[in-house]
Amino acid sequence: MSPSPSKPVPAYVQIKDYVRLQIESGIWTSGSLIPSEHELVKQFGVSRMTVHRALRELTVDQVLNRVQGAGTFVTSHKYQSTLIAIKSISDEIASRGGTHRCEILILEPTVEPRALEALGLDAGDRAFHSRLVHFENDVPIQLEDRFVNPHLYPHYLEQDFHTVTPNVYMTREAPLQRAEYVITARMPDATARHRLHMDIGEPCLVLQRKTWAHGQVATEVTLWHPASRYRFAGSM
Amino acid sequence: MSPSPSKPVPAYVQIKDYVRLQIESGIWTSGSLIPSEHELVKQFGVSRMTVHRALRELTVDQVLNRVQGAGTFVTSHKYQSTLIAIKSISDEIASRGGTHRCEILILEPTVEPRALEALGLDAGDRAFHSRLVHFENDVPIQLEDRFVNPHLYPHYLEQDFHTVTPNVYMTREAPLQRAEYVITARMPDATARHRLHMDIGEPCLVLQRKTWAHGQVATEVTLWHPASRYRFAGSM
DNA sequence: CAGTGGTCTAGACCACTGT
DNA sequence: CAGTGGTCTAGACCACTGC
Repeated sequence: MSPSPSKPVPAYVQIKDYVRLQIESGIWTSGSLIPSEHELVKQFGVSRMTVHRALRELTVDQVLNRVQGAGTFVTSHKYQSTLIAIKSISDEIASRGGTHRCEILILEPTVEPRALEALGLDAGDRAFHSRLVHFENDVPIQLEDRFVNPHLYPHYLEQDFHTVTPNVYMTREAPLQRAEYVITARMPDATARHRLHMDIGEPCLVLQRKTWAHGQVATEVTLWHPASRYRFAGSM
Repeated sequence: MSPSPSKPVPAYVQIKDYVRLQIESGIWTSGSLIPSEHELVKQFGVSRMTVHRALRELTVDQVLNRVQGAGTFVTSHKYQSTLIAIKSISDEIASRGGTHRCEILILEPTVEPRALEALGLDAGDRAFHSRLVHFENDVPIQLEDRFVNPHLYPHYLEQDFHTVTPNVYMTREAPLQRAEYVITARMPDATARHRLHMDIGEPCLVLQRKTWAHGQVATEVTLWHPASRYRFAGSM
């Protein structure tokens, strides 16, 4: 039953497991005060740094809540909010063992007010606009419509996005600081529907993302996915 | 410019900030080897534990990648995968200052094979089934269709879900261990469309979640939201 | 082999909480 | 005030890597 008899479990991990077990088994209830670091030091026969590390990491994991001077408590709000993981399209296809291909529909400058506003640029300025379709094994699964800040990516229009996706290019060029995401369900317009080879009446799962770099809006992208061929999945 | 002159910044935080700055400014490039703990100890005049903590926390944050015996490297894949936060419906409405109301459509036992299979129960067993509509200021925004494992929640059918949502009740009753999530876009059937007061042709944003407790499937829930009135949002 | 990171100790000083 | 957690030190032993 134990094919790998090696791997000694670090003391701080054992303490973390112990704490988690006390909570899961209901011995330490939500919101209650747990033993102090000093008591756990005596109980486990380790130094305080070791106990402290275990409790600190459980605080990061939202399992415990520590108040200096008062004590350590079991977190009461659990699984109230939750996270869904979203990968980049090329990684995702690669991880499934599929072949990625990309078709470029638009790659040009634009003065659309909508683009300038999204990027926080002045009315007289210009932006870059690209529109691509990503295929997995020759089936379209994502329509990528993107506005790019030309002051951060002056050579954006000269890239060959057949070989490097805009996402990968942009993360290479400038360190991204922050991003905001919105997931919605929307009906595609006729041209988008044709590009994605969708039946009439089929909705799209849409991810819109705005990303900042160097304190400015770097890019705003809208990703359209056919509902029948795409989903966001995650676990925790 | 510094209204709160107090707050001494801990050394490990200063080191974390230093490392982040080196990376953001491009001095330490993606994938490159950074100075060893020993060198940073000399540079900052602190103990190795302090440097180690800084680097370990940056490893958790996916900023660094450490290999025992080799060294510490700048992580190359950044912002490749991303997280969307999803809150519980009652919290969400409350945080917007709205009023939550709940209408109970179904609350009964079921022997549907689909329910039993989802919960990992035997064919001769039974499950609980509930269907509710959640309103924000009297506008329907979520249709909650839920199967519940009766062995974990034997008193589920006796609850008053007007006052406590199933989500809150279940997290109170049993500590949840793990969850899997799928987000899709789907067209509602006619009854769901009527329940959510939706126009014909409008899609739904659907979240399906399966949750485990005590090593068993505790519940599987499908949440239908009118696309025009609901979205998932997050940032990082 | 020398150098790296992973873990751990036995102290220490401090800021903070509750009484 | 005694007790709590937050931080930090100056060592130590070990497992691992690359040469």
